[in-house]
Amino acid sequence: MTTEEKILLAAKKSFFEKGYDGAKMQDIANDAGINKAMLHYYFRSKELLYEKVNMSFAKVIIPQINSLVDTELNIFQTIENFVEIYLEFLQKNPDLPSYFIGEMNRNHDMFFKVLSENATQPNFVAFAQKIYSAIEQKEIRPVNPIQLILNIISLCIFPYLAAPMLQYATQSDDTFIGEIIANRKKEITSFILHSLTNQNDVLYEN
Amino acid sequence: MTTEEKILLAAKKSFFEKGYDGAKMQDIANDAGINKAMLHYYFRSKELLYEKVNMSFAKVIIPQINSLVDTELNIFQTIENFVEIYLEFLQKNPDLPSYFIGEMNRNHDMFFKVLSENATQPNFVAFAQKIYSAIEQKEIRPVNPIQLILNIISLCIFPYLAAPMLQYATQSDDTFIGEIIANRKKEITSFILHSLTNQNDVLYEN
DNA sequence: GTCTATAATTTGATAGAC
DNA sequence: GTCTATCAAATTATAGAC
Repeated sequence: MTTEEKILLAAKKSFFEKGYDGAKMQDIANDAGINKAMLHYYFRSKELLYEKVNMSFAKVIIPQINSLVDTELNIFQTIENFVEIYLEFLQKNPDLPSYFIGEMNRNHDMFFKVLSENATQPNFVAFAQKIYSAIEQKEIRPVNPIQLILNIISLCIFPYLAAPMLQYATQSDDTFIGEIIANRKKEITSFILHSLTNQNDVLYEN
Repeated sequence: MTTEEKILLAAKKSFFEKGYDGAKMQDIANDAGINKAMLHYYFRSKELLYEKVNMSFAKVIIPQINSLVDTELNIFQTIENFVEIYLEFLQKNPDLPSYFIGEMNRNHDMFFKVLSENATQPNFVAFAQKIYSAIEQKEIRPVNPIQLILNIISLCIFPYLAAPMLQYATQSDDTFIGEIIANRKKEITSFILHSLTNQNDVLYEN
């Protein structure tokens, strides 16, 4: 592994754990097993190092998300596929959501600068259109496509954000939380499809 | 307004915007319209000030959440009530979720120390039991109560966490995002109740 | 209680030898 | 490329006058 790779790996670890403000160059250097001066030799400043780290996954994630809506599948298979791939990705990167949300809300400008320069826009148009036509053909009940997509993503991501609170609230150990997350794929898919295929009016009050 | 109150207000603003690491004592002092030395006179250190700020809402929030499950209502009214009050609270405190999630994942120890010392545990037992009995009486389809509660909370909170990303992804202005959030109560309630009252088997694959 | 001035420490960044 | 030594700025915290 080259020095540059060692730095990027250590930097990602620090930024993910502590955020931009909390991460310290000295810690990154120690963790990479090299000297602090080397960080500046390779990346010039903390800010540029931060941008490089964010670039490294911005380029990977957005295209992955955009490719999730395979046009050959019907609406039900599309949703199941989306949830499955999304959750698989999250299980491999469980600390990504809280980093993403945290940095997006705190270091707004720096974060979106990298995103707009290095990644294609997330594109949900194909997904929304598939939802539209499924409604037209009465395969699912009428819903606002954007709200539905938001629902699906909420259900997938939120447990990873709330894991520490979930553990605190249920006063349980890691295994219990792990179990909840492991059952999440089935739960979410079932939850969504039950909702979409119920054409009845279910609002009990206004 | 006393000096102490002015400090707490300014501190909350800074911590909410920047997090513990990003917030600076000088900014807090400026924002409160007083001198930096006063912060230490009243709260001794940044860490203690941080704890006081967190205490001030930890004492308020958790009891509110615990009181949401009114025992007189049936399962459908309970859920609608829960979503309504929860969303009303979030609309009044739209920056609370990202602060909460960010600090919980970054300054884990400091954060939960305050929570355990100053707030009662969030208690979802009453809610879970109401879900159980609704299943027994076949008012709703069989679900895991914890998963359902997690679903409900996910749907309520996540849009507030993802608002900047939502704006970026849809390339829209504030009004559009505001509209989505405004329609959220109806959407979430409808989404959940449609799912729960659909007793059919809807899983299309395994 | 409130302020100015200053100490003490942390931290990002650079200079220069090897 | 890599290191040690050091600088300059930022930041938390305190001392002491009023």
